[in-house]
Amino acid sequence: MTSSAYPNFKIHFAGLFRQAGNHITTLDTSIRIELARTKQASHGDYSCNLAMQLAKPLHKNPREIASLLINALPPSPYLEKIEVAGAGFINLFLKNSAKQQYLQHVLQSKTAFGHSDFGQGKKIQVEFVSANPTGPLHVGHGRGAAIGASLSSILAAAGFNVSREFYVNDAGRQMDILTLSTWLRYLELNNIRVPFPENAYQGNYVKTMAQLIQQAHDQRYVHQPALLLEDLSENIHETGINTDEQLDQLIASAKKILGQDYAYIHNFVLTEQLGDCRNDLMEFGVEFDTWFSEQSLFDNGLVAHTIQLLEKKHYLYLQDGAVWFRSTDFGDEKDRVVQRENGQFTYFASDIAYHLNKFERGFDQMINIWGADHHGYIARVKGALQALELDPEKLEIALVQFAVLYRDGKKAPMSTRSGEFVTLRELRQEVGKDAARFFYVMRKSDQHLDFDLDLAKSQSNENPVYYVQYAHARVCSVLVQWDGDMNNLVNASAEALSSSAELALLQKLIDFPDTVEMAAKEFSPHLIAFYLRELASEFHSYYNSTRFLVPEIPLQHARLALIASIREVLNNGLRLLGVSAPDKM
RNA sequence: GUGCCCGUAGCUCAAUUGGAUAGAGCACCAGCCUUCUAAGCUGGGGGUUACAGGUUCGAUCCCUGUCGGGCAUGCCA
Repeated sequence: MTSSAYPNFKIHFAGLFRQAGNHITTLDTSIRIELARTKQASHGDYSCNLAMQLAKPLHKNPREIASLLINALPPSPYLEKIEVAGAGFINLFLKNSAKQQYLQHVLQSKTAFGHSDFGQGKKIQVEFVSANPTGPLHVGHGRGAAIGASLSSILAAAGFNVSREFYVNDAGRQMDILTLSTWLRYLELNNIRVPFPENAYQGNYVKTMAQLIQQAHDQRYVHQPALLLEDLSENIHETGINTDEQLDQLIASAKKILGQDYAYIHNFVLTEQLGDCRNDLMEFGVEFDTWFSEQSLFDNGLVAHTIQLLEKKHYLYLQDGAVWFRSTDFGDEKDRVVQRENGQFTYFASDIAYHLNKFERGFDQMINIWGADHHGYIARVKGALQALELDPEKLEIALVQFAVLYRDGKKAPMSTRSGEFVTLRELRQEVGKDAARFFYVMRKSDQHLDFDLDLAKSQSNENPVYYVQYAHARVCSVLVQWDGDMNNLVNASAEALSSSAELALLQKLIDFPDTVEMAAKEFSPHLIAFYLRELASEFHSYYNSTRFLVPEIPLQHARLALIASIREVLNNGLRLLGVSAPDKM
């Protein structure tokens, strides 16, 4: 909520144009009246294209309509000049005083400046990361984490009631593979040689977990490993273990041999990985309101219930021993299995149950942030929603393209199974949290991201993170040397701010709430990153051209109020991105 | 093969979703520190928006086709 009554100029003028439009004709409700910021100063501050939209239905020249609209426009205390331009644009020029008085609004609103009630308190859920807890997060997860966290903050600032959620895949085969992998490493520690499957988890963290189990429980979980190999085919010693069937046999054997103890190890590795993941994300400035367990959907019968619902609605059929969902009824390219021949539910089945549960929790809107490799998955999930008579429009899938790391101008390798991948933790250690968070959201999320490690590390003008932070630190430094009472700035007259640079900066500050709103509307955190860089650029330029600590007090206070406002906006914007705003650099 | 996404300056990307003369940062060239932080600033060259059509007052954006790239096409998660 904005703390003062100062208007949003776009909304203010749009309201006036609606009145004017209704005065000259009956406005079709489908017409959206939009005020756009102009690109050139000669076009004023805002422009409206309503006249061009009306040209066709009214069968009149757009310039003529523009004149009619201007004549019918109610007076505004903020408007200096209004004129028709080009093909029929209506350009609006703000009074300098309107811009100057805005500073007080910024300084009074403080950290709330940029907030709006655009979202009207609607309940919105953002589900992101949701990585399998089977190993450390890697740099691909990092981008989803950064985008999800930033988007959540932006939505909250724009007036949504945001809930951040991590879906924990704690029920599937991958968890079994990790459990098996850990136990095998544990057996190795106890000097029992068993072949380690090539397609099991190879990473060192598995060995670490095995060591932890050994330290806590010594040989308690050794049991009878010889049994482990009994069921396997004879030739494994020649070819190694590398097929899915062999791995599944090993898992089955492990369950048989360990009995009750299997659950202990399963739970141990899950807790360990989840804790590590949570820790990692927290250090990255990413936190969740809810960690939702996939297993819980099975435990409370929701998966079975969901399948029954689909069955009742006749969207399921049996073929080749498996149960299929008719997703082709909803535009998917083929039907999908929900229950396998062996009786096990697929990941898709629990995912349908999960989304049903989300709807039951009453969110007005849900956003899933998925890796771009999941795009083929959208049709079947939305199809399932339709089958359950839920509104698929309420679910927005935001696809995030992968980040590719570059070092010395070359692609840095990363893979998930070999144990050789680049982890998020390593990335943070190498470039720092701030640079990582900023770089991840610098590009539109559905665009590939080339992550230049050398650039992110460089402490120079090439690095956009430092560029923005430096602007903040510079303002802090000036205000420290001024050493005055901030209240004097809040109440200072800004009349002395009349240079083109100063007026442009004022307009830039006015743009901030609109930018946050746009970023929320379009689910586009990158708009904040671009905005901050532009604001920092204008500030640096201003800093070099103008002295702030001048002897004339009214002028000094006006300029200090301006840069203090800039600092506020830099701070607020950086916080939305999870990047710190240092006082000194 | 089919489906989705993408193609903008030498490189990496924007462009308020159909608006006015398509903008930034790198890189390259030339300048600015005795004064609030040079992690900064000022100036310069750089484009048939992959290509060909179409829709309209107006197209980087929408439609069709061609070429090029990415991803997906499991009873995996």
